Amino acid sequence: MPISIRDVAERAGVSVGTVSNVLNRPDEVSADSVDRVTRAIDELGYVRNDAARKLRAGVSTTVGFVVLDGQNPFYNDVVRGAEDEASSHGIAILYGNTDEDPSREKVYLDLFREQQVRGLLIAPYGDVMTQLRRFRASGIATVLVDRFSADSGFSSVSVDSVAGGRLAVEHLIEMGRRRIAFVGGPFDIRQVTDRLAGARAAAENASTHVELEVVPTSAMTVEDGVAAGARLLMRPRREWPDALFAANDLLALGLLQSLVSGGRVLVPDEIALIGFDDNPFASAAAVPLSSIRQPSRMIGRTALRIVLEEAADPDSIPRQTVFPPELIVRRSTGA
Amino acid sequence: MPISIRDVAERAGVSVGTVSNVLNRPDEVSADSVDRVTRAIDELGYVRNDAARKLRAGVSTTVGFVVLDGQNPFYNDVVRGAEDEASSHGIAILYGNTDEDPSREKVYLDLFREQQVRGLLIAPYGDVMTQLRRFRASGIATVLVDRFSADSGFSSVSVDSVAGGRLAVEHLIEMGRRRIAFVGGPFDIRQVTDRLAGARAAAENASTHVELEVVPTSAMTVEDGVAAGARLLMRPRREWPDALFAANDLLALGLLQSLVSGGRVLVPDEIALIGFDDNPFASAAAVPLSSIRQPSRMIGRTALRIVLEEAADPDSIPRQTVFPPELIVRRSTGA
DNA sequence: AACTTTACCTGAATCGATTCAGCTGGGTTT
DNA sequence: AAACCCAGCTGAATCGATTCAGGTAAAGTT
Repeated sequence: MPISIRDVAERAGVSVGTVSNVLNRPDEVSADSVDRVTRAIDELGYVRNDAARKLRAGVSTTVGFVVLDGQNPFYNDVVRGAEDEASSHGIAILYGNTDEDPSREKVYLDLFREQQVRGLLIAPYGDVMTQLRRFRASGIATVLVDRFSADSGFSSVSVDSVAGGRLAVEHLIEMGRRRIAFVGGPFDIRQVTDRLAGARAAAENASTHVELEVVPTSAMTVEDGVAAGARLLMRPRREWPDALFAANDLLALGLLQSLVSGGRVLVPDEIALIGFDDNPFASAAAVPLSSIRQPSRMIGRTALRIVLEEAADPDSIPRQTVFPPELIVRRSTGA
Repeated sequence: MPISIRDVAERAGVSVGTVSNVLNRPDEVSADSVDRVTRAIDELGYVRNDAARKLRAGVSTTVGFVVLDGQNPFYNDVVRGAEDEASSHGIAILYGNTDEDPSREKVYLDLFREQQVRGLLIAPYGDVMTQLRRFRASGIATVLVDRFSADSGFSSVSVDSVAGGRLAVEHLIEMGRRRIAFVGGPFDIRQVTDRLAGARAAAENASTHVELEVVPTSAMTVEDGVAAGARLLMRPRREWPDALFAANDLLALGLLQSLVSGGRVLVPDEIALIGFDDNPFASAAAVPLSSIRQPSRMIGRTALRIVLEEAADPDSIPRQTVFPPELIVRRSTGA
């Protein structure tokens, strides 16, 4: 029932080899044949069987993207960037969201290896190095996204999270805040520790004394932010920090919700607030949110471009691409 | 270099047929063989070549999902729901975002047909019926998402948008509003016209006289909302509507931003505001947003489940699944 | 005129997993 | 003891696109 290259060949009155050539190197085929074949293809509504193609030629038209938090608009933007670039190359994205669950991560990696994807983009959560080495052994190009990893031997595209943390806290200090709390977690996520490290550096390098406290969360969702905010407000007032640096905007929006509920708006007068990611909703928040912008679309595009290049040239040398973060000042830090 | 079923067979000391049987119907193979084969697989790090499998057996382990607005958290949630369900079946999602561009829609549909996906989920934008019929001709199960279509002969999973529109406007009327503006567009998107139709019905059925005006937008993003809000505010004050029903939450958030900027907060006292989707950021907004909730995750899960069932049983009869929307009242309508 | 070159085309072999007809050897039935 | 059964296994044929050695005819060269 399905239409194969043989049907096209018959209809066009040529051999299957010629049809294949029309599809893959039309310049080596006479104009007349190209014509007849393309017409036959149209008439029959033929599309190549990608499985057969992949099997024989070993070329794949998909790239896998494993993301650790599908909820987070930041990753959605990264995926969008990648997808955008991919579609212009006729490549589709196999999307896998792991929700920070190492076992799901493993399932997807196996699935994508079965698929023999052309390349793999991954925002890793657990320890995936063993698995990733298998990808390399299978000759599948792999690029780490949102995670710098000079030692791993893989290319990566990320943002300098340490610098981002520093920017955020420097800004808070500049706005006159001295008792700063970093809100985020868990601490086995690299981005969290990096952002905190940047924050610490800024606090220590400040010309005045700055206290930096850590308020841990078990995840980085709006709900966790709400909860953390509620916890902070339960303290006696004089023990409140005068500024919060949230490890991402979801947390920040949650915090904000706690800090403006019940009619009293504590932000920014009593407590300044800054997030990370500059997600599209940060500017539409109750109090427009200051944040550290990551060029998310660009990260996705770049990662995809690199993975395709590496797939084309197996001897390429892994490279680390790091984008600078950017401070976006809005009302929540007292602008 | 890559490890094939033949290598596994050799290592385990059995034939390739037996290895295949271990993989696909282990109960027909002696325990001893199962053991030796699984051990060999582990040792070699073997994964099936999905291309060969697909070619011969015609089974696919991917489902395509074409979405018209990757920016919109609603669709992200739907995808997440589908993905969640998929991963429990060992199936991966091929993700395509069309950004409401019919030509990209076509590209993805061709790509997915080449891939011989097990099934297709699509939130359609343009007129895709011709293309979709090709999918059916190729025996690929197809489910429309977020679009009811009794006539098309395809299954669908959606929310009753008309009822949603009615709920929204009934609520506004109940809160004492009489000059309501519907903000949304473009009007070739079915959801928009349905929501408006519901709004009209509610206005006409009201016991008092209710004016319903339409403020068209060219898309449904936060930016369009901001622009529409600014346009409204430029009118002389007595021509302002006293309530806005935005066709989705992105628009509503944009409107809100216009209506609370410059220090004066017009919502809800002067102007009530309700959105649609109840996206996760609606509750974290400047003024927590009333909205019409769609069970987005559930829509995704259900759509995936249906498409798999239909893929398994080609004679199944198309069915329309319609979820009811739910009114979520928050501060923006004066609660 | 005999040759080489060029431009195109053909069709069989190939990729790796699945499938299925057929084989084997031990157990059961009569 | 002959006939039959059955669980378990084997290995060749198969899916459809690609590739490439080889073929053909027309054009070009000497």
